[in-house]
Amino acid sequence: MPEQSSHPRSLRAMDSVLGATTELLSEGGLPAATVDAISARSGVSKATIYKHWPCRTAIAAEAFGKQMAAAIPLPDKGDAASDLAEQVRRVSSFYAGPQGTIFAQLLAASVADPAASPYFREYFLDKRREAVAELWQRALDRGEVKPEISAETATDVLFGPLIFRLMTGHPPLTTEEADKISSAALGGLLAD
Amino acid sequence: MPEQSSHPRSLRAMDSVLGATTELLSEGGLPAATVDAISARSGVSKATIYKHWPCRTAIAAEAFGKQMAAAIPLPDKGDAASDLAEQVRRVSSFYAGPQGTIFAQLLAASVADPAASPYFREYFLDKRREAVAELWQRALDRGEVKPEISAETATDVLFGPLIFRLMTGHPPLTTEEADKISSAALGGLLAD
DNA sequence: TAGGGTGAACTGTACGTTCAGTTCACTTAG
DNA sequence: CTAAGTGAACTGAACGTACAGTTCACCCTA
Repeated sequence: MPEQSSHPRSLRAMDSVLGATTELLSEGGLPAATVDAISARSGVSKATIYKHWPCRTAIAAEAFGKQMAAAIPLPDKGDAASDLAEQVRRVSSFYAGPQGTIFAQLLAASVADPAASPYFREYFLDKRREAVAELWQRALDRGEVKPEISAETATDVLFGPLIFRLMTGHPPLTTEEADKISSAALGGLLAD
Repeated sequence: MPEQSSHPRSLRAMDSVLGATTELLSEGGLPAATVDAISARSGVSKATIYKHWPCRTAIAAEAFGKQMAAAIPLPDKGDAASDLAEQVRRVSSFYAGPQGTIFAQLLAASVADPAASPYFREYFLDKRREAVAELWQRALDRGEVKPEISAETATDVLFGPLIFRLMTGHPPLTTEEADKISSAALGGLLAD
């Protein structure tokens, strides 16, 4: 019976790892979240860390993913189209802030290191795609958006531009810029 | 008079480096284009390589940038709006092909290594933005696109979604997907 | 006493640097 | 027109560093 509540020590160690990683990320971005640094700050040995995560990037993805989920709750005001717009606004202001850099570094790392990409998907992309899919479906039901466009495509169109700016960093992604971009993108999705 | 045609050796060495890098990139992507490997294959010593490029990523960016520029000529059929659409199609099919992976790796590397980002800009982003800016201006003059949208924003909206898909790789970016995405994005830009 | 956890050492890879010695394009004297 | 010379550029091989990920003998706590 290895499952169930038989790992209290493990859990404490894991929490400590994630906490330390979160701190390091916010202090110096992904480059600062070295495995040795995480080990030192959390007081958990590297050997133990590698018992629970397959690679460095996975640790950072999990730690940062929890922050991000908390920072961007799914809006639910009842009005589908404006919920969608609000969600885009929340995400874009997240990207435009200091956390955006870390997100970009994490995305970059998951491209460079394919082993990490499932983790990145689990903690960022899938949840976000699901959330948008739900908003999209609601908007579709009300006939507020173009029915020939899939939720997948809509997600790409709404968030892709922001991420492009974020990754290239030139010109910088300010909140104002983010608003311009996302409203232009939204323009292609709303029903005529 | 040290200038003028006094550097034939340098040029030969540099060409050799770029050629070797291009080969390595196409064989094994960015991870294969190690500085040692480039040095070995080109016959140019690492010391010399580092006299001409600041870091590994810069070499790869330059080598790959030349390929990409050749692979995607700027369309000019006279019709502004369809030139714009054609350009998006060319770029997206480039991304959807085997070169897309390398592009993604390069973009990722330029995020992880800020020293390389000017190089990446020079060989990819700026040229592309300029090209689109020109097409956008032509389309604007004809009243075919929304005038309140800047060329910068338009570029983000058109190419960002493709790059987002490419980077996350899930779901995969096929040519069909790329077409759906880009036509949806274009929908927000054309004049009503 | 058994299943974690510890810590420290170790391997492997790749970046970027350094330097003594060599090669090459060009120049100037004979 | 040739031969010696000059300096900038390239070579080769070693080195230092950083960090990922692994291993193992030991310890501690439930």
